[in-house]
Amino acid sequence: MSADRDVFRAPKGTRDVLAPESDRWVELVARFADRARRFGYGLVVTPIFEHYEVFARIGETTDVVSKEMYDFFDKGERHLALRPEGTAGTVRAFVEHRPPTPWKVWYLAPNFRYERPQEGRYRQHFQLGVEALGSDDPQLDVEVIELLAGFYRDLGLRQVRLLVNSMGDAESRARYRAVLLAHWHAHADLLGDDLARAEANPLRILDSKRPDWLDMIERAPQIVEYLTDASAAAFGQVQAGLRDVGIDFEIAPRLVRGLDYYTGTVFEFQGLALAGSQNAIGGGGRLDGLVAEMGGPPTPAIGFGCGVERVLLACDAEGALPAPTGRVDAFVVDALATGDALVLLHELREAGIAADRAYGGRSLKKQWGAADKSGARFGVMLAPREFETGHVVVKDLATGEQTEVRRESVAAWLATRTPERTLPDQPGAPSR
RNA sequence: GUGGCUGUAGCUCAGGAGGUUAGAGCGUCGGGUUGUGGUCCCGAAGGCCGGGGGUUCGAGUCCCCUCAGUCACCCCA
Repeated sequence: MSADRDVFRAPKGTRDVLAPESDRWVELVARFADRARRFGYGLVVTPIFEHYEVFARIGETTDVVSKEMYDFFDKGERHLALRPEGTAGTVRAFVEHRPPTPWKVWYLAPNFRYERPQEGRYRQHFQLGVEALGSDDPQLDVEVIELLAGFYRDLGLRQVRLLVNSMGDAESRARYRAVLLAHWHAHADLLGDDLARAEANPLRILDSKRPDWLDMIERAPQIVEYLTDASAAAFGQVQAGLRDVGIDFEIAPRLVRGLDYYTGTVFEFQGLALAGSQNAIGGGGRLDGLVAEMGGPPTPAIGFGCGVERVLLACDAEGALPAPTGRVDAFVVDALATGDALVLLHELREAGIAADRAYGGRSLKKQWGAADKSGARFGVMLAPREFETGHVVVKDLATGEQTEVRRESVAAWLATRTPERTLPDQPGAPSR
């Protein structure tokens, strides 16, 4: 029954990422990390599992908590759960350590949700994200959105749409929930069994894609009309700020997001080149109440999560962020079969030059073939005739042009001809 | 979780209305060229046709179950 074929493979909804695909991951994370650094965010690393209650604060009526959580009891009878999203654990870390505010952090972490997988939706997926705690300044909202919008631009994504809305403060939401609930009750026949769901969380119905509900949802009251003066003013400042920094957006009155902790500004980026219904490539919003809910001092906050797999799918759809053609600068071809190739490789790599070789004493033809496939720009051959006079043969693999270079200056010769790499300041020190 | 579609070499796919030893291209490995890659030529390895059960003289092909992928919904990144 349980054939090995079924067991020795990645579990349902999970996948392996190998090169060259993983090269794109490295590049994507590097660009995000650089942008986060420029915006003043530091990396935070939190556990991959937490006490169940930490994630339960996301909201008991949310699908993420009520039916998608990977929870379990460990050998010490602790009720734990694999992280389903990035915010709760980050907020827990803030409450535990009380770092000075504003606390601005970014993360890269896998999330786990037990749901039916399809393309762009996995049981384990990775999110890049940020949280900024300690200020309710609308300009912080703008900064967070700007960071993510800039990241997409860094990747070369163009077909991206930004939707924004405001959930308002507690008073705004209380007023809105009442009228919204009344609206749902007026359509009880259409909602059927889902009326109970609507009563548990009236907002949840708003982002439904069911065609037969479209009309009912279209005519539902909109939260913008029930915002308090303060909430409306803050939302206005966010919109003004977005315009000031040149970010296009659309107001989406029915954008409510699936997690209960959102307050005030909420936003979502959609990849318009993505075909299916999994087109949300990043989203987030204000969570001014979550820190207090986890036992911390009342602390306003805002953040977002951005799905790595989906962003990469969006890149595929737009032809952005292509996989690199080669990951080394030079490929050493060894016709000597002494120990000299090993030493040359050592020198090149310590000089900051990415270099590779073939193994097992293969024929020169095979070695040159491997050099070609490596994508290296240069082949460096250790050959008897030239080596006798203290030289090696360097070949430009694109043009086929060959030159002799003195053995002791190969590293320097290559260093001046390979991009973004330099000789180390100190001999023997690794580059960067 | 609900419903639909799909499942043949590492990858992309062919296999007429069941019928002998299941094919191609690409990739991999080896050779033509033991001092030279990307072109060309030759050759080889690689499949319990996702898994299990059933119908049949006979199943890659038909039926059921199951696993996985995929699409829509629920929801989300």
